[in-house]
Amino acid sequence: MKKRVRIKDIADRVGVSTGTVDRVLHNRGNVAADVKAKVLKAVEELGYERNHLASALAYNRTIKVAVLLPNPKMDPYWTQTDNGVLKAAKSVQHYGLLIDITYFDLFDSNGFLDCAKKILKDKPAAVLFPPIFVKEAKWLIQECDKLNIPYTMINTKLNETNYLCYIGQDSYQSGILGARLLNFGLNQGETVCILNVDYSTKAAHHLLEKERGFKDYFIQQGKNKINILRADFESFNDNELLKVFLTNLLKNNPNLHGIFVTNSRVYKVVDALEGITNRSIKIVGFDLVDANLRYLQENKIDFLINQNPHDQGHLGVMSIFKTLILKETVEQIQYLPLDIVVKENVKYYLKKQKQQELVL
Amino acid sequence: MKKRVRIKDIADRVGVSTGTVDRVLHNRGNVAADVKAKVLKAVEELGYERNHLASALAYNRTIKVAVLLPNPKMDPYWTQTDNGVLKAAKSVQHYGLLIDITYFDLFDSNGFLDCAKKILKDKPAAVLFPPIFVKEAKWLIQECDKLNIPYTMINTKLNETNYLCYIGQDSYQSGILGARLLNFGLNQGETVCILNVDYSTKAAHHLLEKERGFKDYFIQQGKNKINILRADFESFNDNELLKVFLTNLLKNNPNLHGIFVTNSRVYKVVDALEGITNRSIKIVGFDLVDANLRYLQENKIDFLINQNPHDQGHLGVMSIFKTLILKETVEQIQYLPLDIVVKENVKYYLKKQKQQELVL
DNA sequence: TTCAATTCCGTGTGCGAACACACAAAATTT
DNA sequence: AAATTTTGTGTGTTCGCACACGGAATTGAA
Repeated sequence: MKKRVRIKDIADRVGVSTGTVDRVLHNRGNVAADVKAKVLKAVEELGYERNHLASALAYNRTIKVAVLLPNPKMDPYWTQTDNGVLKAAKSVQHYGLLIDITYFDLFDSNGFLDCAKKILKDKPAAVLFPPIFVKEAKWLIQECDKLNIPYTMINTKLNETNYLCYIGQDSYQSGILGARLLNFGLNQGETVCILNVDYSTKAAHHLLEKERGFKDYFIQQGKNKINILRADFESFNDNELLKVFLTNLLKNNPNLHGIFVTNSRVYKVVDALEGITNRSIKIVGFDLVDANLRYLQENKIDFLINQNPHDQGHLGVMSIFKTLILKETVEQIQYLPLDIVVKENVKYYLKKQKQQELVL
Repeated sequence: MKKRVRIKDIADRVGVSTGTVDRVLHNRGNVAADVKAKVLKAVEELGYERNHLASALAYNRTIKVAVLLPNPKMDPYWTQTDNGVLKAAKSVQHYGLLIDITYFDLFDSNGFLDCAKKILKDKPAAVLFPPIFVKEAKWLIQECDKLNIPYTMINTKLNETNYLCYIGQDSYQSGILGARLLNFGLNQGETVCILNVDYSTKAAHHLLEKERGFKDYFIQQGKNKINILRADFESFNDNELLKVFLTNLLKNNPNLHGIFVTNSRVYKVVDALEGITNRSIKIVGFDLVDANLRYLQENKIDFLINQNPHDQGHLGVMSIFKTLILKETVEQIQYLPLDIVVKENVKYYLKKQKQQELVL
């Protein structure tokens, strides 16, 4: 029922012009202190809220935002992030946000650096990127700080930076969750293994965090119930080597009945397990990539933890939108849900990736 | 880089005025067939997309939308839906949508009917409601059809109606999921029970659907592995009676190690189990209401399936927004994710309820 | 032929806010 | 005290679109 309050209403109430109110609202200065106070009081009393539509319309310029992403053609995981960014880009375009995506090579840190340099030349109003290459990311962060460009990071959390916000997972907690899921399906005296299938696990902070969470869970549960094992495997593109590795692992641990793979390469493990044992082994891993989905359907993977890459992209853009356009403050750390995905509910999460739309 | 295409650009290209283009775009008639064709061609060629901001601003009238909800004070579940509706209401208010919420008594079908009559007098442009009382809901639907008012339904799916859209869960699938989760934690030869804690289970379509899904899962798994039991318990406010009921259930089924409660009253079952047995029983239920959350924290409930009431409210409003303002077509059936919630990931879903914001 | 009813189309105004500009009064400088 | 700058305020235009209004062209009936 109550009518919208406009700038004009404030102006009338105080007895000044809309221009003055505008100056107060935008902190443009050149307003007498007492007038400013009166205007602010009226704003409060009338409960004025900026009409973002009219605001964006009148503002009439486009703000450029640079987004740096791994080339989605190289990795299905990043395709989802890309989609999220694109969707968000579309929904904010009328508000004057121009999202400019630059793709870099997921395995080439110099390529990332080149891209970073290039986008900075454009003087974007904000930057969004996943700090996959720590050293290079830190350089970019430093430059942004210098140029006073706000930046949002997704996917990987870097400490000790004053980013606008981080959107992604809580790795430690996802380790706990993995443990929880396996524990539910295992019996006393059985053994689980947390397995990193990646290069240089030691350097990957988030993998170590997952491991820490995983172990902590079992420690809290009482030590003697389930035995924990850890293992790294680096040359994950060599299927035969992985087979040998797993065969030995199984032989040395006859009670091994659960494996937690700390990233999306869990399908490689399932691949390799094929044919080398008929022991029942519960498998938990990450990410809804095609290969994993297939094994989930075949009941060869029990649980997948969804890292919500789509939402990372989407919310990443939205955080910038909220800051720049809506002038709201956003939460600095936004942990996304750790979705537990099984064969029986996977379709909803896949659908979400395609059609979900967020609003204001 | 490419500039936005405006109505004026189309007009210039075709050689008519903006008014004519406007008439074509809005199907207002009074445009010569050949001119109309040329305009449409230009729209296509230039890739015109309506600027919703400017459009909403110029439209300059408010469209009233009626929302019917159970009184959130009576039920924490509906508080979440209410929040979702309120949030959505706020985000679309500038677009000229006025969301008018009317609360009815969750246990009073006549009250619902009265509310329904009242809102119809206001001639809303659209209606949103959960068809909890089937007979009364069908009357409302009929009236809406007569008056040509689009309606969106949430939470409970009614067949054979031409609603704008339904947003809620797939009950059958949630039954399957419940079975899946229990199955993962049980061993061969053990028994599970699906337990309806509600009045008149026979009449509640969605509870029967859950039951069907639950049973179908175990049938598919091979019959002899897990034994399935079913039970109804109606007078759920009598804790003592429930204790007796469960004591008998346990006595008669010494292998019972899993219970699936088909709604949010799972906490009552946990309550009653307290002290009458020390057998390990895995519990799966629905909904993130406080009582359930407490038991989840204490490991007395193993899994909760989240019905996403918040999103039901939010997306319900957004479906109407998209239809009325953006003039997009929405999917008729929108099943929300069946979130699997455990102690270790619950906080993300609770947070989501409070802060999540969707955009366009 | 004349006049009214259509049909077709252009013009003008306003939505709410942002910002450029104009110009007064006050505060400085010369 | 005059000249200049600074400060404070109002006015006008614009963004892209919706819609009211009214003019011109066309048609049909008297």
